[in-house]
Amino acid sequence: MPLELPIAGTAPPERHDAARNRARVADAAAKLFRECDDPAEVDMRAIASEAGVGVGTLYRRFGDKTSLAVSVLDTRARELQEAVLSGPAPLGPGAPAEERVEAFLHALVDHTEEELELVYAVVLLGGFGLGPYAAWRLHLRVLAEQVAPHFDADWLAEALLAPLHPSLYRHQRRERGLTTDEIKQQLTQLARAVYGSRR
Amino acid sequence: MPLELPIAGTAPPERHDAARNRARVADAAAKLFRECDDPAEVDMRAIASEAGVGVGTLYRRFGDKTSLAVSVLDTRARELQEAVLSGPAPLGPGAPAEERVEAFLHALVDHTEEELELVYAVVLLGGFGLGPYAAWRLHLRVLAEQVAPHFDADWLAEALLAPLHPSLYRHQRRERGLTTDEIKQQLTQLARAVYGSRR
DNA sequence: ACATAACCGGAACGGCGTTCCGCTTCGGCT
DNA sequence: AGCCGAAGCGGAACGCCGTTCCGGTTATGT
Repeated sequence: MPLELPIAGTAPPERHDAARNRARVADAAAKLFRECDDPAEVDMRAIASEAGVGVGTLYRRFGDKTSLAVSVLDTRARELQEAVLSGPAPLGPGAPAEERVEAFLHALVDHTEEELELVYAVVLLGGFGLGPYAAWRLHLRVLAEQVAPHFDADWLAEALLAPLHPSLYRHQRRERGLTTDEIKQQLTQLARAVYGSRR
Repeated sequence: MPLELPIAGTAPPERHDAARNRARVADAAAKLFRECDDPAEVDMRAIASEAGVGVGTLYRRFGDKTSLAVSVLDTRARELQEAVLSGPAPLGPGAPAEERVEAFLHALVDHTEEELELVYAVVLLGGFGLGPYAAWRLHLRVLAEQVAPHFDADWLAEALLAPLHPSLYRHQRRERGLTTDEIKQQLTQLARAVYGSRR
């Protein structure tokens, strides 16, 4: 009779080789999603062979293709999330809401710029509302409430986030050639118009 | 030796049965795209059998699945396009640009409401920049230039259009329960904030 | 060293978009 | 009315891809 310690809600830890494979798969997926314009072109067999494992391993660790992409992006977005929740002002708490909005939008532009392909993959595979987008929308919603009470906070949060949708962002950056600074400036101007329009 | 009149750029007209089949396919596609939340669940065989034709016919007339969806949506959007180009003010020409912006955004909300599933299908299959979206962006761009010269007109046009992205619109309407009037009001308020913010 | 459970690879499955080709139908001409 | 070439047609077949499954393998605690 094996001695078990079934601590409620504590899953048994991964075996070491399993953890190593999970990391290999995550790296391979990140690499391949970045290399392709369209995440549909990245197939699971290619990720598996890049990682040096079988396809079964991908599914055992990540469930499905969408979750894999979300998981990879989550890793890259964690830094930003922590900065927002507990980092130095104005991105973190402590600054006036107006300044936090602008700092957050700028940080989001930088993040989108760096991780464009991954963000694109996640949005194309699973739509909005997935991965870090949910947290960002919530954050903006709270700030919007303070900064523009004459708007529906939820709607406004989405409206301010929408220009960062990867397909729009891509179009502005690549086809139209706007710089990240120009995009930041447009976003700031839009935000200021909003909270300068109390009626 | 057959007598030919090769008028440059004039394709020979469709045979009558071909035209009838094209209409059947378009109707069947419209019906099935409307019934499903996810256009990926509508497969070409189902459209063909609903239309009473073989799959080959779908491809001969429409090229591929994305083009089929675009073609169907284009038909429904033509009315709006004509109203904008040559209908009565303020939607059509003749009214001050500010009024035209608001009339256009309201009309677009109504259109999105009516054709949500088709719009969703087109965007999911082919992204932005397809079908009527291109025309709408151009129209808004021209108006934005006049109404808010302190913004990048192209960027602003996309930013104002973005909240009508079907996945955002859906979320606001279905999950959050906003009415179309409330959405129109938010959009109007955003537009007014923009052109009330000349600096 | 052994027992057991977790883990692994990759063949197999099912579904989908798309292509292909032998047959059918249309429609202008005599 | 009958003929004939071209346009059109249906649906089997193809290739790709996400996902599942299972017989063999490896790590880990005793």
